[in-house]
Amino acid sequence: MQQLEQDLKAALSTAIQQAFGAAVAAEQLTIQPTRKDFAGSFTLVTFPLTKPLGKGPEQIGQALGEWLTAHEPRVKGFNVVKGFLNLEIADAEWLQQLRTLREQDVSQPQNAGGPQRVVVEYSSPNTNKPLHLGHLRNNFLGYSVAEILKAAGATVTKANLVNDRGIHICKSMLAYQQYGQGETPQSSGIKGDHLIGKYYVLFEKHYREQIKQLEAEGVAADVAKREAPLMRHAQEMLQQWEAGDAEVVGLWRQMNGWVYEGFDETYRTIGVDFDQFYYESETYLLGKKHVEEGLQKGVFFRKENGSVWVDLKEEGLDEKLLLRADGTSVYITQDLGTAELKYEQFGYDSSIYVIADEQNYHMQVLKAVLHKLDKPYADAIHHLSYGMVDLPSGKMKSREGTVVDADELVREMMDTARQTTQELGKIEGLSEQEAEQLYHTLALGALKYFLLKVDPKKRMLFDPQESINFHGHTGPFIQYTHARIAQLRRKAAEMGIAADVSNTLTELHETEQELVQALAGYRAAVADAARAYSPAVVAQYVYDLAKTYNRFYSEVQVLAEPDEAKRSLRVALSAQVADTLRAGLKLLGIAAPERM
RNA sequence: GGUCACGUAGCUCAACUGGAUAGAGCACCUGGCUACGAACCAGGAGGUUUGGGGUUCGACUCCCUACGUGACCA
Repeated sequence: MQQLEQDLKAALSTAIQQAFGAAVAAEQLTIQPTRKDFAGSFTLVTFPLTKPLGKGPEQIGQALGEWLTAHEPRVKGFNVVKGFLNLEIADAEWLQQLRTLREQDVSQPQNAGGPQRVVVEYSSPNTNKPLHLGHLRNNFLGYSVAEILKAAGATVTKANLVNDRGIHICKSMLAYQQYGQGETPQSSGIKGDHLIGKYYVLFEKHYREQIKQLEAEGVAADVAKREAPLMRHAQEMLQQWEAGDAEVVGLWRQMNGWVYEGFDETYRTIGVDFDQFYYESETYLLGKKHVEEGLQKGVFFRKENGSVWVDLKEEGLDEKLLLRADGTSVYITQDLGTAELKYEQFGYDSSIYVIADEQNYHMQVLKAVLHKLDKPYADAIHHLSYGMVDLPSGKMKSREGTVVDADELVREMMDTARQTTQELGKIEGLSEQEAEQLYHTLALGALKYFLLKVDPKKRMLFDPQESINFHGHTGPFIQYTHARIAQLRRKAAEMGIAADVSNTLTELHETEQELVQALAGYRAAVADAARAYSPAVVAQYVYDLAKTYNRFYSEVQVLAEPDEAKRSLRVALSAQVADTLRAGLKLLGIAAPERM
């Protein structure tokens, strides 16, 4: 269809030349899909032409419409409403479009002209607690964006930078030492990441008690926070870890190992994967050489106490600390290091960081510093910033226990899927295992769609009530449409009806024409989504396609259509829709069931 | 205090990057299964796009300003 649009623009450009003797390049023209309430498929906006042509918008539309219908056989008619020229496309052209679509494989990547080598870093969890709802948005976004970029022709590496070191791990470790009594995931039956999370919570609990007590003794709040015995122990432990203390490192290995087992299970369940893992324990010392480099180049400076800073006031930012007075690095230091490490490994022309919007400033600084250092990959850095997920009760607060656990949420969604499916009773013949697989497919379809349909950069609300709804603008609605067509295809095969777009066909039903146009828009939707790094674009597309199909389905008969050519056309259309839905859903990480 | 986002139907979200009468879903009301899957379809009601200015033939979109929400920087 992109071709058709191109051709129309070119034809319009010629028409302008012939009818008005003026030169307007095809790229200058604004062409858009026609709104539903008007006849036609494409619309040229003629307002911008009034100045160069010196004529009124209607007059221009009329003249161009007449020229096109006379000279361009694919345009069968037109109408002019104010400054809009609506073009009606001949059914023969739509049929041809459908034939072309059927020759291609929708699941194959296209070349959308975007970045070629991409690293998408996402998930990047802390190893002190299990994943929650906020992480799910991150994981689904990262996975989906990576898949979308692949479909747009890029070679993509999915990376996960695990935050496995630091004070937060030490907190869990310390609490485990003190209260754990040698408990393990095996002995307790608790999933590894949840077990560690339990001790993190335990630490926080006792830590708060100590603060309270100190404050009661008249110690100032900030001092109490710093001087509470548990906190001091945790700090000590961190130093021991950095010094390579065998016992501390041993415990750290053991506990992180448990967490990874837990994470692996969750990743498997939610269907995300990674090509490359980085561990902060291995990268946290990287980046110091960049500090040296910056000092030499004179873009960084040293303060009296020996700390190193960069001045970003010209960039509209502030001064930023890069290396502490004692020579230890801060977050940004290691980020400089990992950016380079990734570049050396993958030579990316785009490096995407899926990180919540609370780090907007940090990412701006990172990019600015890389610019200061004149790094060739500075412009390739892209922060895919996404908004927080709120609950009806407000923000998720671990302290208030309102955090929605990822594993638990998936279980609840599966229960809902099971119940809904059983009530409808349409899956007789499936084995128990197949049925469970289906519930999983539906549960994740609902969850992923719910989180991905919203523009990433916007803060969003997760309403549990709404998320378990399988009607309307939801994942299961789209999955249902696919399953419905799958059933239709099975029956068509049984009845010996082939999918075919016969040469004898000349006319299309209105809903058939709309469907072809919708189908033809798939590649453009993927390209748009890739450009905007937004799965929401694909989510909207598959929804619209499913909706258009369901309208078609209720308006015309497929298998019961008496005319053989039409029957085969409708089977072909249906098959094309199913394949396109499947391909689109796949980009969202959602599976398309054969029945449900 | 400074910087940056966001504000669209009762609620949750769209709006092709400046184009037509701002669209969907949920909830509410009405109609459609002896038609291939009703997890569906059709229709109704619901809007001063937070308020106020400006730019433009044209503004949800761009600029200014006020208010609200959120995040970050010390």
